[in-house]
Amino acid sequence: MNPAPRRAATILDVAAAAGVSRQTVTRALHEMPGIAVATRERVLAAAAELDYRPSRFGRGLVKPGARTLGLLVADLANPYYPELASRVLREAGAAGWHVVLAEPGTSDVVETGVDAVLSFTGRAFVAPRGAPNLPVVEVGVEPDRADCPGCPTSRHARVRLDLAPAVHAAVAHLVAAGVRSPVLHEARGRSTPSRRVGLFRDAFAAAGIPVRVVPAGTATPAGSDAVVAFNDVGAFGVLRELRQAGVAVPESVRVVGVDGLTIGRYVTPRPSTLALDMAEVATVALEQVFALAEGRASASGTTERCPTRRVEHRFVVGESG
Amino acid sequence: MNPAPRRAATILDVAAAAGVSRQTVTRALHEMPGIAVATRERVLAAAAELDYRPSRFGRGLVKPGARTLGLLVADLANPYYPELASRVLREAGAAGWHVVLAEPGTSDVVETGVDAVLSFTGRAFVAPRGAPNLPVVEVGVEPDRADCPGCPTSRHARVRLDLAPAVHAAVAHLVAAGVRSPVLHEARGRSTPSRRVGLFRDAFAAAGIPVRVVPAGTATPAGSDAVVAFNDVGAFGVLRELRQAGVAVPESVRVVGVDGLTIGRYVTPRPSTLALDMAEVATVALEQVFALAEGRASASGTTERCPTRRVEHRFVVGESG
DNA sequence: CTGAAAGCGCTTACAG
DNA sequence: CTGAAAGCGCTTACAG
Repeated sequence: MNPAPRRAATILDVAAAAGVSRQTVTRALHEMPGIAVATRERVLAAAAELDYRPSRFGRGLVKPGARTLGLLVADLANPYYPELASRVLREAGAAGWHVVLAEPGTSDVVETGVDAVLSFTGRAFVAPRGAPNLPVVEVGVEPDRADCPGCPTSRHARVRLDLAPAVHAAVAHLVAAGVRSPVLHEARGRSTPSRRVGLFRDAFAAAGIPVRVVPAGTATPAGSDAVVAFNDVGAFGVLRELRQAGVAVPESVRVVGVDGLTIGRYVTPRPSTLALDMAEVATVALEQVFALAEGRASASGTTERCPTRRVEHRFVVGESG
Repeated sequence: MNPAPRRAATILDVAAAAGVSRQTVTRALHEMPGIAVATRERVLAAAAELDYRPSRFGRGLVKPGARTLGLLVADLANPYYPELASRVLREAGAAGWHVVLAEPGTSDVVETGVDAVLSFTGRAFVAPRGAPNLPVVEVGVEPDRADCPGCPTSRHARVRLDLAPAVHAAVAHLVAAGVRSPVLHEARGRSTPSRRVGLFRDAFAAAGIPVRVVPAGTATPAGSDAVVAFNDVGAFGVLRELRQAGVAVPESVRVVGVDGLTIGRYVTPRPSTLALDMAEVATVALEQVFALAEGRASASGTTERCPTRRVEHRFVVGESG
């Protein structure tokens, strides 16, 4: 019936249609006092008729609203990211922030406007044009970089996930259990060795034990007595492969993952893992975000360049290791 | 050093600090042509000094930007929702929409401004004050309600997830396999029977087989020969319980879940399930969203009230059933 | 290469 | 109970 309108109705259109002024429309819409019932109904009817929807921009310009956080995660298909996102959502929501979630491909998100970015992608965040001084917090396992490319152009902080203590605990455990021929999984398609593989190799080397490094997904070589998967989902896959091959875990081969996924409790045997306290990560990361957004350089109140906080993984023995 | 500013710097503050006009600031920020290099540098320096961050509201008012979808999910801890959210994110992103993700507690999200809501929460969405005509699409397994409370106050559509065909296939399979004493799990804390339990009960009744209904989490009663869990995560838990009790699956007890979670491939034995094609759900739901947001009542172009589209579950036999 | 003006859609005091 | 005015922060033509 109605021809498609050339542009969306504004408050002025509603006012005209109802024969009132714009602020009377505001009153009707927000159920404010001091408006005749008949007037309100007329305005509401006009709004419905015109399919009027308030512009969040017009409103936002004039009313202080929630801040918006852009949360960038590498891959929602890996339960690691939803577990983290869930914590971030709750904590950010409690602090009055909205969360726009995106995977890297869609990360023009920030261009169109968020008040801060929390990046969980494993790759360096590149501050977009047109968003100078955008607060950015990056979370990752890489060591602190002396040169921080993000720092010159934006307010920047880090959360470093420190695998080292858990790696040492895990290797000590495996060696004590008799492991002498471990296999390490490297992320597929990586050219340079990842930090986690380096840490494991060094820890085994310190015990006089050489390691084999293979891409994740590779069948476990004969003669191996332990597999350190790249992450928990990788460990789940290794366990399935070994089960199908009829290899006893942990008797013949021990398996260790990384992440500490909640869903791991349903996998048999329950994998040993380098677990991360997701709630702690969320808390620490958001403290950095809030501090940066408020104009403080870091949660500690100091104005150091690229403040970095650490969260440690913790080795948890399951049934597989 | 810098005292905390009483209010955030605006483009006018930057202009004043750099000794230029506001549109010169815009030029510098957006790297537009027709500005002296020296001027640009001066402006950029002033912006950095004042920690200037453009207002997304000011900008949004004047430039057409991405639309924002509010995606409401019941519980990110259940992998079902991340799997769905992941699809929605990608498809919405490809269509130029941002996605604000929230769990129900935080759902004042919509108040502050989204252009549409996609609700996956299992409970009826209540349109907020101050957001008349907000397009809302609800996805759920409940049957169509003749009275749709959302419809009078907002543009509204549905996606109904239809369990019936898969339930019939599953029950036929179980009965053929010899099941005569099945247990159905009901969601905990529910007062009224859920649709899925009703469907299973009726299908078993049609085969002359009575069922027991117990709350999810209840230990499997002795004498049972099948458990229909409330969802896949529930089925994972049942499998773990049975394994610990030394019950053979599927020989002694068969187990069926609902959802078709990807992560199920790592659970032993891999559970039979009423699987949902998440990509299809996302596609169909977003078609409804886009249609409503554009002012059409439904994707089909008709202006029917509360248009509803269906997506069917599909029974997938795993190792547990 | 730079600036004065207009306008995006809304809400908040302030009058009447 | 209702309206005229001002202003939120930005960008886009248009002058010069």
